[in-house]
Amino acid sequence: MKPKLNDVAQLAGVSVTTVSRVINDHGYLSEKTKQKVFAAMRELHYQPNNMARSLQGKNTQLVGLIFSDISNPFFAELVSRIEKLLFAKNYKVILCNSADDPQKERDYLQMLMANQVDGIIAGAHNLGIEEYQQYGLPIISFDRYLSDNVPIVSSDNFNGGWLAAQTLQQAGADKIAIFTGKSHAGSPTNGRREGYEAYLKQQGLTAHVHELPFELSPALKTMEIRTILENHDYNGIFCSDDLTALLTVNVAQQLKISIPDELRLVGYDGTALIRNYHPALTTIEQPLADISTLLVSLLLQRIDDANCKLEEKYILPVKLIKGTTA
Amino acid sequence: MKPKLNDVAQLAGVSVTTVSRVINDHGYLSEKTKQKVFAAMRELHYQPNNMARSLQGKNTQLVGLIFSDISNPFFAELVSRIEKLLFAKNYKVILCNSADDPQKERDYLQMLMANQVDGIIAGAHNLGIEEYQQYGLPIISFDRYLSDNVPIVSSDNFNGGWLAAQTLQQAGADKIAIFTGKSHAGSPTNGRREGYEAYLKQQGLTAHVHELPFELSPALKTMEIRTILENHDYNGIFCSDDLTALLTVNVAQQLKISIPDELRLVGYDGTALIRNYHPALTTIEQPLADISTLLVSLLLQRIDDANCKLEEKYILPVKLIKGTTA
DNA sequence: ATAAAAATGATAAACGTTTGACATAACGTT
DNA sequence: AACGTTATGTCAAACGTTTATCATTTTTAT
Repeated sequence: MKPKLNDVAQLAGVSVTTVSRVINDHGYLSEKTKQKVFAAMRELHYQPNNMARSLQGKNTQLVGLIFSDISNPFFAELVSRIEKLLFAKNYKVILCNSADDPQKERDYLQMLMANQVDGIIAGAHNLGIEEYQQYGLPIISFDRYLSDNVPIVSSDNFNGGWLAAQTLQQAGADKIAIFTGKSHAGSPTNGRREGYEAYLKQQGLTAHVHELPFELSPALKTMEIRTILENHDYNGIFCSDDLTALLTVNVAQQLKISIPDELRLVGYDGTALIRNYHPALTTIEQPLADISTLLVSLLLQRIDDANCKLEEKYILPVKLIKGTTA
Repeated sequence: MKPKLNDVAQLAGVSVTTVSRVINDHGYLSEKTKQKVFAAMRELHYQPNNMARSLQGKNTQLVGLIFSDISNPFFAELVSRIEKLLFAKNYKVILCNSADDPQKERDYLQMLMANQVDGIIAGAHNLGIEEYQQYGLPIISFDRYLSDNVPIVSSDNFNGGWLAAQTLQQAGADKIAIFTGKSHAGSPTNGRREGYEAYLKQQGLTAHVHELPFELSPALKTMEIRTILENHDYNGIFCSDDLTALLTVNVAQQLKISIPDELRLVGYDGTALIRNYHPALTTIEQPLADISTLLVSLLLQRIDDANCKLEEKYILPVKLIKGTTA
């Protein structure tokens, strides 16, 4: 059997009370007994049972992370960063891939509640999950409205879209399209699209919006893109995520459309993966380091003080990463 | 306050015992009371406290996942798959990015113990963590020796290396190098290298091994690769992971070395990301679906029956994905 | 030597649930 | 009407810890 508090006490020749005091640094303690107890704990490889502790009212030090799918490099990097930050603060992370399925998301929420997590960071894509507020739990959201009183951290999507369009134009494009996800209210890509549209309007250019459903497989997306490129003579395209930009590069290559001479391209996200392995791609970088730091810091504030006042929205600036595609 | 068993009992007009019986499907129960209780649970949004349950001896239904870093697309996809499979079996996942730091890995192990996880799947890169066996916990390892009695699931690295070399030769290369990670005992890339060396030997060709330390940043790796390509006239290169292959493609482009005419290239891993967004890259695909399924299934077997007999090693076949780089 | 402060212990209640022992009530069957 | 079966209830112990209370001993300062 696993060693218990009692076993440690016996080995150290002290009472359970004392051992508990040592662990929780509570009350008077001499250096000598502390050492004895620590020694015993080491010898037995004792690990306090977190279940029992949290039953006593202690925090579980667990945080739930709900994202659509970490096999998407953007979320992978975000989750990786969040996990590292939280671990440094002695929190552990329960990972949830909601797969953009509202029911799964609901199930995850329930599960996280049952596991007494101290808080949640959510960045999934499903909208209208009313459940979020009804558990009085600290929640911070990434890039998407969940419910009132859930602060949103996001990058400046509007300005990102604007910047992308501007970059394309300044690179010589004047027939500029956007490839974006399905637009439902609250979706983060909406802001990007609005920024793009606003810039084009200001410049007296027409917007050409192509919606490529988010859940489409890359193969199908490729086909769509191919059709679009064959039937229009765009000389600039803003892809509202970098992966779609990569597909577009591939299609252009197949169609022998030269980039950036005939077609300029700007992506969005600018993960480390893209910057490192596709330095050629011009893209709008979301400040992932700042985003994750802010998400974690806000969450910890809320955990610390359940009704501390936080802003409704935190919008972080984006940055143009100049490659050679625009 | 959160609703408790007692609140549900009151609302349903039954005893706590009955509610508990309903939840655990234990003993005699009429359909009528079941419905009453379920209704009350729904109305109160009741969630049984998993901490209290597991104190009672129930499983926590928690599994720890220790991987070096999920911002690497290979691990991202693996973890994503594992999480999905486990969620379907009613298990939750605690994510650990060990960052290839033995101390962090040790800390994670302790933490997982303290949280009473039912089992662990580990795929980190650090060797010599003796701690793994001393906790009598179900563990399955991916692609790396941890300790006796910890089953290893891996893809057929040797054959993968062999296949890569063979592919390069059949594509017309006769001066074939390998870019691989630092070789320490137990590292999975060793097998790939051995397969490569064995094939070259069989064909009477010389091996050219370049070790690019795993932890090198992409920028530094790029420099190294550049130096290598400038100073040797290889016409075939086997990169023991796809990301390095991408870097090599980039460098070759810069140096105006044409692929595959002057230089043939084979990568390793073949994640969905690579197959979807870099279909041109010839690579050796690890069967991620099978790997994750097997990892999960073995772990669940061990959780079910702590001393069920499992093989020492499970080696899954790899597959050549033919692109245009070799 | 004395008092105050510091260190430890014994005991027990509490956290929310499960589960067994036992009792009893309702129901259907003969 | 008697019986077995099914359904529910009461009660209490248990899981491993924390923490408060009270008591006792040891140490330190005067």
